[in-house]
Amino acid sequence: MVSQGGRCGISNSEGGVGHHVVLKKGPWTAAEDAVLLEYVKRQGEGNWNAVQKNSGLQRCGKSCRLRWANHLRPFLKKGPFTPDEEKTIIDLHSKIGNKWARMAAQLPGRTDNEIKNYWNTRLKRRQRAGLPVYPMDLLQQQYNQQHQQPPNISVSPSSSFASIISAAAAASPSASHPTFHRRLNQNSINLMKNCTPLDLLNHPTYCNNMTGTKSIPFLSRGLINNHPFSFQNSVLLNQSFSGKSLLFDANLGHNSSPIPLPVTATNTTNSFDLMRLSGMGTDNNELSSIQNTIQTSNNSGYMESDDVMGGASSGGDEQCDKIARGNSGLLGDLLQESQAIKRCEDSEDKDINGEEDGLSKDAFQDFKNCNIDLMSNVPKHISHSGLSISDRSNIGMNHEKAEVAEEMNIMDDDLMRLLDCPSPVCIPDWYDVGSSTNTSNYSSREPSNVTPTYFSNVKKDEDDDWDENFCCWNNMPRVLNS
DNA sequence: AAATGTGTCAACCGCGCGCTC
DNA sequence: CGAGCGCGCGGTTGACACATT
Repeated sequence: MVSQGGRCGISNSEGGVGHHVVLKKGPWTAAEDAVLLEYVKRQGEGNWNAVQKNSGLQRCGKSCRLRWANHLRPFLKKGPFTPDEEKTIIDLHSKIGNKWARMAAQLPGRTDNEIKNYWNTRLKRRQRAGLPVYPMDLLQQQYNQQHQQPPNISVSPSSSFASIISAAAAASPSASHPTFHRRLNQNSINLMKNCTPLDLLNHPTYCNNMTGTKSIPFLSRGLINNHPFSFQNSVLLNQSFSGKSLLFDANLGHNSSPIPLPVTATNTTNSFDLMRLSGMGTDNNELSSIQNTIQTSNNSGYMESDDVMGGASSGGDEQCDKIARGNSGLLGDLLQESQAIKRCEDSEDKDINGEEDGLSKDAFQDFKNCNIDLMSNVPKHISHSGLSISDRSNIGMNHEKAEVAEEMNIMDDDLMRLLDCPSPVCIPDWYDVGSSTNTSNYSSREPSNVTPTYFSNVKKDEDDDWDENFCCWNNMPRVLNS
């Protein structure tokens, strides 16, 4: 059980111990603890590599430090985290990410390891449940702090689009951006200009953390309709969220991506991974797993303004670089982004109306050509909307916004019928307020009566951790064996 | 009762940073 | 200036307990 002879980090000769000492690994015994305790009492903390030399303990310095820090040092708190501590952790994580040591510094008596374990467990559980990583009240609260006033979101009650976005918000903190609703229709157009279809379909906001569910958590139906790639792949998206799948049909003919691409519908796959796969991306940002799950909507066209990232738009790698730089997934970044978006809203509104935008015309033309190529591969029964290819390519580019929206709505309905997409988001039964008695059924059902207002609709989620009426994460039902 | 899945905890590992020589 | 070393951090893994089928 307890392995012997570990090299424990760099080498066995750490700390100048030249002779080969077989260092013990595995669980510590009480005797070893006592030796270490005694040693630290005499010598103090630090100089851990000297412990083995001076105390005879057959543990490497690293192991000693870890044991001391996590178990032996005084004033360590043991036992489960208190609600306050949990709240603090979540709040801190939203601000600083996986900086466990820094979090531990804010939580007296708690170790980074403890916090890390707690977070990973929590994350796993929430991902399984299809819940956002952060409670929505936290997102809103931080947004409000940034903007000094509550968001004023109003979406038509009749808008199916709104229902999708609202439901999607429950699954993705990216959607917490209060201007997201209004802008997504606009940005679906810009998105088409800025992203390859591959990126679009694999944008993490579309296929991020809904493992185990069969839905398109973030997909605008208008966007689907206006993106020729999505006809086939929306079906795929609808089917393949519980494991590996093929991204494209082999006959789809996107010549810039390896086809077929194996894709896992977990948090580990995102558009940036795929950009790298297809040679588009820049360096890896070394994202944490959690951060991968909460990609911002950056390549939803938000990054077009130079104002956002302070550079000139030139397409290609630089575009990707911009995207990647805004890819921390931290709330702070999301909020910064929202501010930047606010600043450049006016100029983008002009873009929608046909004025020059930040994207090079060549890049746009490339994408347009690509669309045409792909449309030729779309089965006729799918491209039934009556629009010509050029019509599709022109959608949103030079029309009035109202016309675009109307066209989207018409096509939305057609497409949703085609896709046989009964529900934008699957909601477990136990998720419902007042039906907490059923804690063992994860079967999906259609969301009832989606309310129009964005934040009110995600109320369930924003309180899910804290409101006693809702399902506290650590009171969630265990995931049943399949 | 056995098999399997999940959660929790503890420990290890690799990497990077800062210091010293 | 660069190599070696000590240390801390974050990611990952393994063991065990418990729950579920």
